[in-house]
Amino acid sequence: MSGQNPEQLCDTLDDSSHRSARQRERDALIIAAATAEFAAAGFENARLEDIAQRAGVAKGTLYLYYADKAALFKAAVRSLIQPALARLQERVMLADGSAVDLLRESLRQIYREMTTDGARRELVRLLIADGRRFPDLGDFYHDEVIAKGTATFRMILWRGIATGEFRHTPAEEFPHLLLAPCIALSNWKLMFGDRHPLDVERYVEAHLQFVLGAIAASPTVAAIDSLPATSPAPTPGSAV
Amino acid sequence: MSGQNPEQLCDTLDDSSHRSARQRERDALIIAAATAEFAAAGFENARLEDIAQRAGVAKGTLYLYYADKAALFKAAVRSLIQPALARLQERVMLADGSAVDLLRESLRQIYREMTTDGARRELVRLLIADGRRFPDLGDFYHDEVIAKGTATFRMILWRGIATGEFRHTPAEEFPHLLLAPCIALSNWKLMFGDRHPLDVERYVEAHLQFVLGAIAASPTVAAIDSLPATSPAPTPGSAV
DNA sequence: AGACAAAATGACTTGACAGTCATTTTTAAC
DNA sequence: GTTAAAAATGACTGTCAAGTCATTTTGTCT
Repeated sequence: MSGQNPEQLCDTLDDSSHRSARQRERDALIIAAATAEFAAAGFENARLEDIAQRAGVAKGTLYLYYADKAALFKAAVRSLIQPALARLQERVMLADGSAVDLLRESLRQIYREMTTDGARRELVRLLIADGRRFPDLGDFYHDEVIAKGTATFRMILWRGIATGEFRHTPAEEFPHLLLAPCIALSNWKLMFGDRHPLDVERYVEAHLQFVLGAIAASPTVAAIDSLPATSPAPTPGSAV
Repeated sequence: MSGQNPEQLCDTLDDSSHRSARQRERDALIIAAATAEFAAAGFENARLEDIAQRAGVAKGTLYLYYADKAALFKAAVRSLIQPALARLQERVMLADGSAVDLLRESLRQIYREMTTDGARRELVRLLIADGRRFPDLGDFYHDEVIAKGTATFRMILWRGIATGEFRHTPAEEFPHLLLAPCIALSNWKLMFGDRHPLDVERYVEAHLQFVLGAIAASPTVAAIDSLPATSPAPTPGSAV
């Protein structure tokens, strides 16, 4: 009860400073293998034997690098979270075009990242499925991705308000509202895979047009570069 | 490979028609206990012994009602999905007020259901976490909740367009856009629990105002009954 | 090359839990 | 009240995977 839990303080066993090149190389292999297996099977169903085999290493070797399965899981998930937002933030910082274009491109980039890397796409599943067991991973994700992403989109909004492109909306307080359709699509994919296809191209454009309609200062701004043919009365059920 | 998988065809062992009152009663107890345990621990970590104990029944008894753990899981999840949308659909069918009010109340009701029942709130977690292992559950959820919900909100939109309250927007094709902030909040709760609090009251009202701003025919419609004090330039970081 | 240390291995131990089934208890029928 | 069938029980078995550690392999220094 009193005192500290040493497992919490030290996930990796060695201080990573004094390590041979071979060791750092193997660590990378192990993390890559663990990432793949955990993403494919989740925490419970992933087998350390499989991870070891995929990394080209014996099971016992894993324990030279990580204290136990949980430590390996945390390290693997952290490695997925780490580099998530770098490019987006950079782009927004040194953007010079219109805020409308900036917002469009930022959202499109998020969709792009969502649909490319397989393991990255499974990150959210891991955080939801096993998040209660590893709350510090959720906190890390919050600080590294959510908080920074929220701040970034708020900056885009302010820029657009300054240039007269956007009006004041509740999205200033909750930029989540701009990003929610991305999250909804992510959930759709996680729940249904490809069993209930959705026209992602159209969905993305619909999202952009909808959001711009909600925040644009004048209706005309939102209309530029919208869907080639946005049927005013679509066939019912076409989106399901 | 050829032939059929009998386990898939028959989840419950008995045809539920010829059953004593005592048996139906016990079945209900078992499902309730299973629901609670699965919601609390997920499929892998839930222990049949605990479910049995919670239901006041021996472990072996479970196997008189369900073929195995997977069958019990499916039955439990289905029982959560089943009654989800009844009230919402009913209300929309016999609504007579303005479409704006109808949309507002419908969304508020979804938030209300999200925040009341504990097991129901965990449903999405189960579907995401263990969905790949039980795709038929995901399909069932899609047909019973998503498809019907989508259709219902599309009806609300059309009603509003007919009365001149709403304009044509991409939300007609993808009503998901209206609901996405609900899903985003759900994910927030699933990932962070109460570790990163969000002012849900304000969030809900922000959502309503934002969405109405996106679809209202004239700006004035959206403004009615909005937040008491929607600060145009909120303190940065106030929403995290 | 030899000798010592560090790293890696994988057969083994351990614990946990899904599923079984011989036995006991309950219900219903006469 | 007796008896037969149905329902319920929980000790037991088999399996599977996390974690250990005595042994082997690899690397380094003289």
